[in-house]
Amino acid sequence: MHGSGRVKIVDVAAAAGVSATTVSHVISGRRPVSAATRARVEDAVRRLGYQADPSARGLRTQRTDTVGLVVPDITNPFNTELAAGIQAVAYARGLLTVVCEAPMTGGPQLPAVLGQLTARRLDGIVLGRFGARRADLDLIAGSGARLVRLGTRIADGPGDVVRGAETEGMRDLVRCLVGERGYRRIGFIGGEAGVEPGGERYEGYRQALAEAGRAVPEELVAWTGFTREGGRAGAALLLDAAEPPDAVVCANDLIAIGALDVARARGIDVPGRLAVTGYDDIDAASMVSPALTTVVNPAREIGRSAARLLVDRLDGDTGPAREVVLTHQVVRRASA
Amino acid sequence: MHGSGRVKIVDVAAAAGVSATTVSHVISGRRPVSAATRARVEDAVRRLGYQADPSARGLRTQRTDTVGLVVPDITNPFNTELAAGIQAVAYARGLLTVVCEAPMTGGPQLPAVLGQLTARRLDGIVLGRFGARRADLDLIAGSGARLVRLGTRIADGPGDVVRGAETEGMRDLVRCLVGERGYRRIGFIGGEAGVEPGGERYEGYRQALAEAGRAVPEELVAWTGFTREGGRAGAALLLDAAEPPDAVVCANDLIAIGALDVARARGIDVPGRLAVTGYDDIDAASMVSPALTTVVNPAREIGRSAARLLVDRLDGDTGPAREVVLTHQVVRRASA
DNA sequence: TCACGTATCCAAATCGTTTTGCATGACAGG
DNA sequence: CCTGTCATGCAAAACGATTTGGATACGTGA
Repeated sequence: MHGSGRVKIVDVAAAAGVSATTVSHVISGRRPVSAATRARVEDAVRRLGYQADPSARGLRTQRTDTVGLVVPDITNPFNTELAAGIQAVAYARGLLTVVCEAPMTGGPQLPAVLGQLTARRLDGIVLGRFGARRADLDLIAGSGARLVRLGTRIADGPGDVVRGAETEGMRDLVRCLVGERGYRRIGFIGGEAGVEPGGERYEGYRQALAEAGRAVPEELVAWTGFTREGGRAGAALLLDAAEPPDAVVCANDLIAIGALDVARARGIDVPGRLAVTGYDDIDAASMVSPALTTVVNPAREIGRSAARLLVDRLDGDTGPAREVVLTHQVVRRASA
Repeated sequence: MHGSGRVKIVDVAAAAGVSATTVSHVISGRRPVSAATRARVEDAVRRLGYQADPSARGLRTQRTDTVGLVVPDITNPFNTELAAGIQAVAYARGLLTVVCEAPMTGGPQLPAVLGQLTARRLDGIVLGRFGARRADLDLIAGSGARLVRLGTRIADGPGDVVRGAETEGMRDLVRCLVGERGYRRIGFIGGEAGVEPGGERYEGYRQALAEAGRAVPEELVAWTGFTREGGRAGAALLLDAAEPPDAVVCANDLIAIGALDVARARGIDVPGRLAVTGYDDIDAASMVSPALTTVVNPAREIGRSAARLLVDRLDGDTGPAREVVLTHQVVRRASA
């Protein structure tokens, strides 16, 4: 047991009988070092358990080897999977990942959290699915951090983009309901108004109805929040309508689970009297009963892609902004 | 829009007509500064949007204002809630939180992850529920980081401890099964052998049986893993026993959900022919059907407590090691 | 007037790396 | 033997903040 965190590069240099410069070169490989010296240095590093001080290194190199992920709700399993995907790729590159929550309501808001993060001089930031303002994006870009946005369009601002084929996914799902299943009155429960991917998914819902020559039943559309609680509120609203729906399309799985809560509480049979569908296919989607018909959104893969974009940029890629679109897939289960 | 991240303390000093020293003193408050100068400096900071470089500051102060949480499974909702609790307290103190996953099997193992974290010179580390070796704990303590361990005993090593009353919680739960419900053959599915809180919970199960004058039915005890998949494997094992159980007590909710999967697949009525119970009361516990009878483990509060301990230590508390024990509560739902 | 505190502010040293420009020695070609 | 090229390693200057020991000016009391 040595002094642990206390050994510095000059100690290693002394132990190996060389200068600190040489130790640095051995470690970074930026200049050639003879095999014999290299071996002595590497041995000394191992023996003393040397680990470079990240503050000192960061001060000199102007990099922190740290990337951040900002999401509106850290307990949403979609975001958790996302984080896991990012972390896997980042860790392999020696990057540390910090996940921050910037709740849509209550708690520190997005600009405040971004301020904290830019103050930290992160090398890169993945911005989760928000209704982010242009000023927020410019703040990140201006801080020098590479930016990857999730679930929006490339034209909306600086940085690269990763997104699922949200509109197409929802369209395919609603097509099933309209076509083979023959549901007549199909309602929609979105998340917070104006927050992606609510808009994209609503658009898919609208398109599928339009294809069948139907209009959106405005009185059966509710915008609440991307949570189980939001789903409860939205479902209550829709079911109290003068002419209630026989199917409810939800903007994500949590909302759908909330809708199921309401159906059960009111003794409404699902899918007999009411169909319910979700989006994302989080783990819980297959746990609830009836199991949710939903659309697979490959959260982990989205995270991996985002991290890869970030890593490429950090490795010097200065090409034009890129947009990665991941495929979707409808999963039919018992709820519709 | 200024150069953003680029403005440094001497720029602020110049703008305010003082020295960098004075700016530092205004910001830290470590030495008195006249009201007039303070106002000029604060104004300059605001106008230029100055944010101190964390690397430079860290190099000088030897602190990173960063704390870490290490968990075996980042997608387990218990751990997510934990992270949220820690982050809330840490954020309020200006500390950044990094959450790292060190899978029990596959992926980077605990010592490797801890190596990465100690290399980062974190100010504090919360170690999730692992079967951590003494050497791992000493590594953390030796790195200078404050340590808070979760779900173990204070005597097991350095650092403070936060834990739920695991043994008591499980004992109360199993008492219900034995007593009012009158289940005869009660099995147990644990997580990975030797990993807390599996042992504590098993102990509660054993005690409740002992109180009733019963021995543990060894052939109905399985140790798998704290996941849904682990639950499936364990349940299959128990149900294939010569004399199968009429109740299965699971070491956490994910395991219980896996057990429910098996019961459904085999057409076994729950709770009619088989009772299933969990532990932790994660969100999903009330989503599945039948809803899980389980024990509330206040994950978020555990996180908050852990972070508070850490913050106290960082603020100079050098008292003896502390142990915080949080209460439990049995929740009766449909599955038993 | 002198000695001495007090209130303000500043200059310079320091934290532990990385990086750049040189110095040295060896070696090859003429 | 002389001269240019490599290969190798070192010294010193950053990086941007914090902290310590003074310096300066102004009262205050004797």
